[in-house]
Amino acid sequence: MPELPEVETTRCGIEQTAVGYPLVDMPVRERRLRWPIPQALPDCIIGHTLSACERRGKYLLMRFDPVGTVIVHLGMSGSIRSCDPHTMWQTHDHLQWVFEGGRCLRYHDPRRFGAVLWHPATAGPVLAHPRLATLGVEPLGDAFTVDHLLAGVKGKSLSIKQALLAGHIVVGVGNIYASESLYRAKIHPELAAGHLSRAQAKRLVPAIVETLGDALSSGGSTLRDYVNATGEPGAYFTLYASVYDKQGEPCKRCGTGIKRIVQGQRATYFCPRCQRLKRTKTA
DNA sequence: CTTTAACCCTGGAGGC
DNA sequence: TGCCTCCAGGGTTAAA
Repeated sequence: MPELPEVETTRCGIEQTAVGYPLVDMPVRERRLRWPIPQALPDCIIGHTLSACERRGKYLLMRFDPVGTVIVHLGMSGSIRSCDPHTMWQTHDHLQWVFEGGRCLRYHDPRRFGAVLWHPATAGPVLAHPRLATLGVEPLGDAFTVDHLLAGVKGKSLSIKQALLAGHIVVGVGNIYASESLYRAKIHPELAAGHLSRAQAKRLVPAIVETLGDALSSGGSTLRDYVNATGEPGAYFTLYASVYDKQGEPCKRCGTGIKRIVQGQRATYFCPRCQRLKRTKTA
């Protein structure tokens, strides 16, 4: 399940592997992803140079100036790896981009929740694409402030955990990091988002920044060559998880058993003692 | 508008 | 060993 660190690491790998090289071929073996890969996509970009690879939330933006941008999402099981273009196709390898000089990126996605979309330059700025236009601010950017968070949750009755997960306020906080960030900020996941106090927001913003930043730096070292790696991606989150998937295990701070609940059909983990819904009198 | 729930798909885990 | 069921998960969309 690629979270922000894996997506960012993938972006770096694509940048190092293929930016500046013309695309010479793009075989597609399986078009049925989250949405079908457009039939015409290869013809739109073959012969053009990958000019940049950017990221917006968990979306990768492969710029083929001046014709347009390929929008890639890794879903929850997708990965992009560098390989020799003649390497045997493996199960769930769905397409590859072959660049001049034998450089090649292959898209692999067992569950096919990912997407490979095409946004022609004639359709306007890629950030105006329907998938991108409603995204919240970048968590590691200047726009993610306490005031922005408070404005985003104002009047909302859904839980703070679900508000974070929705991605309309801030992007990149997946199911794992939502639990981890709230634990770090000592906020109960079921708190109504609109009831978030300024004091809580002042803890939550840095908690999110630190949680993602830590994961990014550790992911950066663990997955430095993610795109070139041969091993399976993944397990490094759990290395650093304090509560996620830790039901029944003692809280690192107070020893209380970590609790698991379900919110919006998603698992949430928290410490029932450190993360109180209401302030209780301590005798 | 806001909120909820179903859905897409497969690998892995657990039961028998 | 193998078969069956169940579940997780991000993000979109339909429905309430």
